[in-house]
Amino acid sequence: MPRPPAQTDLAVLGALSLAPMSGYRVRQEIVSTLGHFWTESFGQIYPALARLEARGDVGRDDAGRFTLTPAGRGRLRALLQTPPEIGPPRNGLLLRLFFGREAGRRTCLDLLAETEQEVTRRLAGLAETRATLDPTDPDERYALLTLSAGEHQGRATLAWIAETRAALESWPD
Amino acid sequence: MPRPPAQTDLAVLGALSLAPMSGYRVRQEIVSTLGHFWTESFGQIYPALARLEARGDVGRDDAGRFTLTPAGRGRLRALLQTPPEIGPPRNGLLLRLFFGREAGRRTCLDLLAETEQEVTRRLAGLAETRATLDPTDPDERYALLTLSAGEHQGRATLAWIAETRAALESWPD
DNA sequence: TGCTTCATGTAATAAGTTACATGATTGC
DNA sequence: GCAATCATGTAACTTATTACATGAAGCA
Repeated sequence: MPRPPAQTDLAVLGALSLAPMSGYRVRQEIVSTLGHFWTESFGQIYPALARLEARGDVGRDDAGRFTLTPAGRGRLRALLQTPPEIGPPRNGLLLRLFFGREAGRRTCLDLLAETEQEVTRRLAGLAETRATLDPTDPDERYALLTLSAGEHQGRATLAWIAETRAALESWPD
Repeated sequence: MPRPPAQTDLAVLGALSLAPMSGYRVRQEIVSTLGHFWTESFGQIYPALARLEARGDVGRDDAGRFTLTPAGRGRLRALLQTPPEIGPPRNGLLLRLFFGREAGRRTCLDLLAETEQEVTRRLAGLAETRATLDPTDPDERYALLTLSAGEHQGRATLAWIAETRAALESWPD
């Protein structure tokens, strides 16, 4: 029998640890703050909920919303201690830049400009989310730590872009 | 008919733009320097080569090695100008940290420590690869730019870890 | 009443890894 | 001669997305 995708279970159980909610809301919860660094689609969430309910990790309350059972909370805690699964790296920008000689300097600079815009947009999104969070709420303090990670990454990318642009422009063609 | 995965074609054509080589070597080429931010498996490479050969983008030389045809070079240049496909974000560390309240401070600190080790290893790998490259070679200059991106990202992650560790330790439990 | 959002689910499709099968070459 | 590496390919399996089908609830 196929082993269930543990990280999807983690995300679903985690969402339900905040409050009982429908599958639809689980998705919304994941999309909102968590969406900056994690996604789940309906095609994952509903089968996961069905699986978890069969296992006894989630139940239903009077209103029909999914709830986290004591067993589910235990499983969530166990999953939180497992090492993150690292996916194979796939960075489309760097793939293109690697063959930059073939593309020409102009194309590389264009790619960097597009990326810069996108990262800037992403940073703005993070700032917007940050503004909605309360630094004194014990739950939201952890969310702020994850936002901070995104901000560090984004700023590092911008710094690298500036450096790379300068390098490209200084080379003879 | 299913549209061929463009980024795999890009990686394969790019490898062949460096020199004619076997499919096996294409993989090795991708694994070595490019491997820090891109991967392809045999299950992708051989079908891609067959497809590209049928299209006339790659041919064979006397020794049976795959070569880039003029048409293939044109297609490579076209692909290099396409915007990178951005995959959905999936950061297992941040997913866990987000629900850190449930996990407890101790578990979060452990996760950070593991990540720190891994990033440090990754930075060492980048430095090792950097040492093998010649900054004056026009092809390898582009490879150095991509390595630099990895170094920026890695250092940013380490800085965020230090900051996050300090924050976690300052909180009341 | 009719429009939008909420809600649940499934089927088709896509993308990619792993493991296996098979054989040629090369170095010792 | 034998082991390791080079080389090509395929089949099974995972994982995940997208699109679709369906209908209830809220509100204008």
